[in-house]
Amino acid sequence: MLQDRTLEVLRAIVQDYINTKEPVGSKTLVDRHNFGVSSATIRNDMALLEEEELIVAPHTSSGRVPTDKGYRLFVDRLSEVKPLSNAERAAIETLLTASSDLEDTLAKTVRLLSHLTNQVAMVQFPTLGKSQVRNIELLSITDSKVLILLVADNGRIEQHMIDTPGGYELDDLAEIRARLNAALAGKQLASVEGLLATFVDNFAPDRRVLVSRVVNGLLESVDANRTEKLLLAGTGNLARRENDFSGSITPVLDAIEEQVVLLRLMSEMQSEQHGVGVRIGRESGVVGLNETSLMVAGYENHGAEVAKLGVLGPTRMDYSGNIAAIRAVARYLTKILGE
Amino acid sequence: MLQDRTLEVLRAIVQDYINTKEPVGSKTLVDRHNFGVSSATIRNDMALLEEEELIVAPHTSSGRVPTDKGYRLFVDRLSEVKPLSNAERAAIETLLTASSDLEDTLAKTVRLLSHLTNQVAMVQFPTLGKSQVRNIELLSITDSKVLILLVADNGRIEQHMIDTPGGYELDDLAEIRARLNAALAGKQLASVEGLLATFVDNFAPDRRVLVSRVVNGLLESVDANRTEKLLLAGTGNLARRENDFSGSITPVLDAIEEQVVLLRLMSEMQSEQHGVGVRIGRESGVVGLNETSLMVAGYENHGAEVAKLGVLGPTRMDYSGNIAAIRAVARYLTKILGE
DNA sequence: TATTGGCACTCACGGCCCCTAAGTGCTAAC
DNA sequence: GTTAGCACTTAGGGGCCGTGAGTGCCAATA
Repeated sequence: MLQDRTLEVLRAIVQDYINTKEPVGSKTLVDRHNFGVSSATIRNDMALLEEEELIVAPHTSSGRVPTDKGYRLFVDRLSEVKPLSNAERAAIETLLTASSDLEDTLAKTVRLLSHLTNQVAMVQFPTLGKSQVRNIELLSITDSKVLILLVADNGRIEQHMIDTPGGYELDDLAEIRARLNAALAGKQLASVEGLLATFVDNFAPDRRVLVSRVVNGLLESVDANRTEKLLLAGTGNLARRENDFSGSITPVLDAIEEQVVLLRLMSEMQSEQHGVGVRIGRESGVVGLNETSLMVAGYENHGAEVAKLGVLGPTRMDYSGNIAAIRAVARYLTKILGE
Repeated sequence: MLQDRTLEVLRAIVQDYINTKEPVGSKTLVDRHNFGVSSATIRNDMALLEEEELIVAPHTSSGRVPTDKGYRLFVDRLSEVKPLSNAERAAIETLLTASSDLEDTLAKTVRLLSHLTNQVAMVQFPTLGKSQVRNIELLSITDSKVLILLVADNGRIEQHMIDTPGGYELDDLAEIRARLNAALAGKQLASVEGLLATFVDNFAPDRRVLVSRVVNGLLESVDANRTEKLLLAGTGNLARRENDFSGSITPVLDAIEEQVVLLRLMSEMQSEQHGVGVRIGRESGVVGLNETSLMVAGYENHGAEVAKLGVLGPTRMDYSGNIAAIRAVARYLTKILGE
């Protein structure tokens, strides 16, 4: 097991590297921090850290740089995070105001988070989770088009248009709607598929084409609510920090556009340090994100965790500050959603 | 006025520069194209072009590069555009299939366009234009929340949640809904604001708080339909062509995120060459887009032009090929929307 | 008058050399 | 376990130079 001082050395290396972007050597290290020992001793410690693959030297005889594993240990040992400055606190309270429109609120949130962290910020729309069907509407749009509206109690409203080639009667629609609501109102979204399995059998055979189309459209809406949506902001920050990437940022931008991958990652991540989940470099398992770190926290809507928000940036990032910002924003969002 | 050959020289410079990314000189020019004259003559022509600010030399004694003005003249003189390859045609027909869901269709379109052009692709959601109110729904969500649904005949459905602090009666809602539909169904979206000016007066004083909230929510929906939405794809392509920018691509990414600016630009642009509007470099007047060109074409929904789609990329781009791609995609989108 | 060959001139760029600064590992002494 | 000292490594910067692509100008030509 590594000694205390050795771990302190790692911490110092990570901090200095984050600040200066220069590989950090034994001499500068003793200059900047006051360990009570000489640079030779630090060199020995660094040799140990290198053996453990926590740091590497980019080329023989220059300073060391943390590896993914090094960042990981650093983050796991973070005992306290930088508190936010008053200005940051104020920014959160001013910019993040309640709005009855969910999308507005989330859009504001993601922009705020990207400004606070100078990274790409992301916020997931509330997932279905344990949320329930509030009600279902069927609206007649044209002779052959019906709009299905699924209102969930997590604030999301899913709309889905279907075609009804054979036309339909308004009465039919009203009846289907009534029966759907009777069957589903108050039920969990996750259970909708099961509840509708035999729904179509309740109707006369000549209605079943229409009914099954409605049911399918509704299931797609539920599904859209399951495969979540993502709001992004601050992609320009990625280019601003381009030098932190060995190659081009193209693969990162591509990965971001492939929202499905990001969403899966975010969903998988568990909260670790201070309520924030962290994936460092290759830990994500996504090739395009090999040189980025992802940090997310959950936020709640009326008491139940519904989705996540977080930031994405180069592995060389201010973990401590970003954890603080993410946590604060997640809490504040939870608070105003609860109002 | 410039001679014919001089203009041919400009065209050749633009083409070679687009292909090679190298400033092009008089010698290489006569090698690659066969003008029947010597390099000295071409040099004289180039001096003229430089005088007209159509080309510049990045440094004394290297080849020339087109200016914005040079690209502009090149584009204006494009008599025919590269026809699409069969593979490209096939790609359009295969990837762009009809779906009754507008957003799906547009999402597919924008991805397709970005692949065809290797640039950032953009597609505007249908604007209100001359489109009309199909109907309006008011849905009771909770005791104090009402969802307003504005269905327009351009296929867009706008949803907007409002708070009704004092609560409301379902009967009130039904009445307001009925009167709204009576007043607005079939009317143009643009006229809604005027038509609702005195709407609230028809109600008893104790209902007016509720009614005016609904009216305001509805106006916001109309407005959301006016300030359009934009779908983007292929931002990674920007990083891939990063060398075409003098500095970082950060300002470009920032400008893209500021969708309002892009939307305004797109709306202002008129079709010029071959039905496609072009803004080159500083012509856009947006600082972040100084080194990019923007090309858009309109597409139609059931016969009326409703919105635009296009691409954004470095000024050094394949104008001819991109014009062809944009035009083809716009036409095809018009076609499948008409079905 | 437009075109051309010739010529002197200009620079960006790449290669080469060399030096310096920062860093390393090792060893022997404390 | 820590330290001082030492020999060794190397990225990066500066200076120097040759080359090649390109230019503008001018006098001769058709």
